[in-house]
Amino acid sequence: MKLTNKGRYAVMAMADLATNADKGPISLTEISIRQNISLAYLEQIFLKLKNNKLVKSSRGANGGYILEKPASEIKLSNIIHAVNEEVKTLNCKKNSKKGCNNKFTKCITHNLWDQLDQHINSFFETVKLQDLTKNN
Amino acid sequence: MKLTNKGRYAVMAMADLATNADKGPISLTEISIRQNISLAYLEQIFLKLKNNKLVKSSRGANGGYILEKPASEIKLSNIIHAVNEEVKTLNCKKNSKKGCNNKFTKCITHNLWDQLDQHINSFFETVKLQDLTKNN
DNA sequence: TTAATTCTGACTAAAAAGGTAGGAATTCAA
DNA sequence: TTGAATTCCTACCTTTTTAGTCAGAATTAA
Repeated sequence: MKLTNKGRYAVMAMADLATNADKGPISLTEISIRQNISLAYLEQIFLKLKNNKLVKSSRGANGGYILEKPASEIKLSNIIHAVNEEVKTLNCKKNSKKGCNNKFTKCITHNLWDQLDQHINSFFETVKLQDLTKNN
Repeated sequence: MKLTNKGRYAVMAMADLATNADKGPISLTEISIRQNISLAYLEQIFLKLKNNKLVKSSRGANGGYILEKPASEIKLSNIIHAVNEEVKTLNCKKNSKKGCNNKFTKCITHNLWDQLDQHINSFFETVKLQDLTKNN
């Protein structure tokens, strides 16, 4: 699980959309100002959010984005995964030379990181976008 | 919380020490071979582990490292913190221009990342080094 | 037609990750 | 007392990732 600004921005922007869901399409310019995130960067992020069917866009003047689904049906894990393709804590599988993924010497801590991944994911699986729009 | 190879290596090396605790000081050369981690990199890691009073060293031939405390008293969080000075998911406090830490517009997701930090930390607080030396 | 907007791809700068290199200091053992 | 094994320490290096910027095309409402 990668936890970077990009993921954070994505969640912030989605929370902004959810908060303003009643106002029709929200432009990235608005979000950029409200959340203090560069417009060009937001565009990149929303490309991915759109590809992952989390938002719908309308182009042209007065265009913008709206949530594709109700905020109650969007899990934070959906958002994080959308912008950070990679979701593993650990690259045991990738670096075969590192001696972790061979059958004989599975690294001592392999199970540990598996558990950690689950632990973190369970957090993002539990929290819904809607949960962010209430009491804050 | 940063979760990188360095932290993983540190945990692996400490688990190795714990497993071989009865054999007197363990040299980094041994650990390097067993865990397949570069010696020079281990040296850097152990410098920090030592500064954080997690291991004791003895220099010279037949020297090496031993755990400073019983494995049952070393939490994984101790190890991770030792090698990754920085432990925050989030840099709300650092980037003051990013508009998160001012009193008025605390960013929507601020509480969320605080909770996440706690969630992850609780994992590392719970697991002890000793837990890694059993069933794996 | 024009301004506002999304869409897209290429580029870049800075930071972090993941190391290497070289040598000094210490200590054991032959 | 010398040499090998080891920790200690600092500086450097390379690659990858992050966090953007830039330029411009496509679309659409007014």
